[in-house]
Order: sequence, then structure tokens, then C-alpha cells
Amino acid sequence: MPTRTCAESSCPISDVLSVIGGRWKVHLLWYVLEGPVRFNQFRRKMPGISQKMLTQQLRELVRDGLVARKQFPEIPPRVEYSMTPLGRTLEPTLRSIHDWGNKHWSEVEEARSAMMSKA
Amino acid sequence: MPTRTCAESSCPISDVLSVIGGRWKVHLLWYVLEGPVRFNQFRRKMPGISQKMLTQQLRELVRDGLVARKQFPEIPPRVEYSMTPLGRTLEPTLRSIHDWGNKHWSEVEEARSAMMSKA
DNA sequence: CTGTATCCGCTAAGATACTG
DNA sequence: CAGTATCTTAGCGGATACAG
Repeated sequence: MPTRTCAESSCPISDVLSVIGGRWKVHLLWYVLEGPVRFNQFRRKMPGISQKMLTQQLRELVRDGLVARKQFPEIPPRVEYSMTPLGRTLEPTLRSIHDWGNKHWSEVEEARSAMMSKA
Repeated sequence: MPTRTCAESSCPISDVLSVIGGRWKVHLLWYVLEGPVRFNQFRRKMPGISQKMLTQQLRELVRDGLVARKQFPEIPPRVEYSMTPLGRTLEPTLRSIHDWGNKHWSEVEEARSAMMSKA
């Protein structure tokens, strides 16, 4: 596999970022990896996200085929979000991101504070 | 390893996003993975990025210890950016992102156009 | 409970000009 | 060549109110 450079159009990296980029999607995907999640479960687990952003990001994940939305005809209404087969193919990537944070975050913090003391 | 949920503070995913998040950093890292890169080489390879963003993102990558900046005392000046050992630990993650795009992007496009025709 | 709709501040990001 | 400095702008994302 040639080590090519990603510039702009038709670049795999841009493609992936258009799907999992932004502040929330990786979190949402990571969470839904465990199993079906309801709307307000997301909100409880992620106090930082606004309702609007949650709706918006979920819809985009559904549109891109990573997450499935299932609505139950009940009162009160219930909606569950779950991983699609395509979404599951992202699991190793998500796990890689998560694990890198666990393993190497302290080194980043060291680097940062080292820079602070220099400047 | 427990499958925990990432909420907000001291979450590995947030940590990683704070380091490689944004529109450009993954591209920059992917490029510099091949070997030392000079400032204007980045610009040529990534026509979309502005000078300001390039400077800013590179500085953050340096600050976070992923990229090293080496300045040569020459005229005209030369500066090379390269991966640090810490940066290299990100290689599998970067590769995972890149490869997922290569393998699965067409499926995302299919999902998107399927949604378009429905709506 | 699961969303829509509207308003709005803030900051990420582009354009341009200038410097060592 | 490798950046700074300054100004401007688009849109991300939050707050709030309302709806099925």
C-alpha cells in the first residue's frame, strides 16, 4: 500500500472526519457500542451535550448508516439507537482512539506542562 | 477492561480529541508520518489550509509533544517538522482511521443517497 | 419521552498585509 | 522561507420555548 498524501478531494481521512468528526460523534458511537441506547440515556451520560446537538448528531449518524434508529409505537414514546453492521466496523478504530487516550494521555500532559514552564 | 462510558471530565476520548481533533491535525500527522516535512511542503500538499491555521495547528501539535520542530540556522531559513516518539504511538490509530475510509466510504455514500431518496 | 423551532453569542477559520 | 498581526465572517453550538 503506497503511503500517499491526503490533500483534499476524495481523501480517506477527510471522508472519515466527515462522518465521525466534531465534538460528539465519537462519544456517541462509543456509548452506543455497548448496546441500544435511548435518547435521554445519552443526555444523562453526557451532561455536556445540548438537546439540539444530540438530535443533530444522532440524525447524521443515522443518515450515514452507522447508527440505526428504532421507534416503538408506545405511550410514552420510546426510541432506541443501536449500531448498524457498518457502524460496528468502526469499533477497532474507536477502541484505538479510546485506548490511546488511556495509555498516553499522561505523556501529553507532561509535554504540555513542560512547554508552559518554558514559555 | 470494563466497558465504561465516557462522559466529560477525565475521559480518554475527550483527551484524544483535544489533541487530534479539528479539521486539520489528522491530516498533518498523517503527512508527517512519512518523514520530516517543511512548512511550505504542508501548504503545497494541503491547498485547503490557510497559513494561519497551519501555523496554529502545528504549534499545538508541538506543544502536545506529538511533533518536533527543528529549525536550521540557514539563509533562507529552514524548518522541519517530524514525529516524536509519542507521536509515533498514534500511528496505528491514524492508520485505522485512514484504512476505514478506504474500505467503507462507499457504504457511507450508499447510505447517504438512500436517505436522500427517502426524504 | 423524544424531539422541533428560534434566537443569538462566541470562536474557529479565512483573507490580507506585513516581517525576520 | 517561515512565519506574525489584524480584521472579518460563517456557522457551531448553547439556551429557551414549544410540540406530538
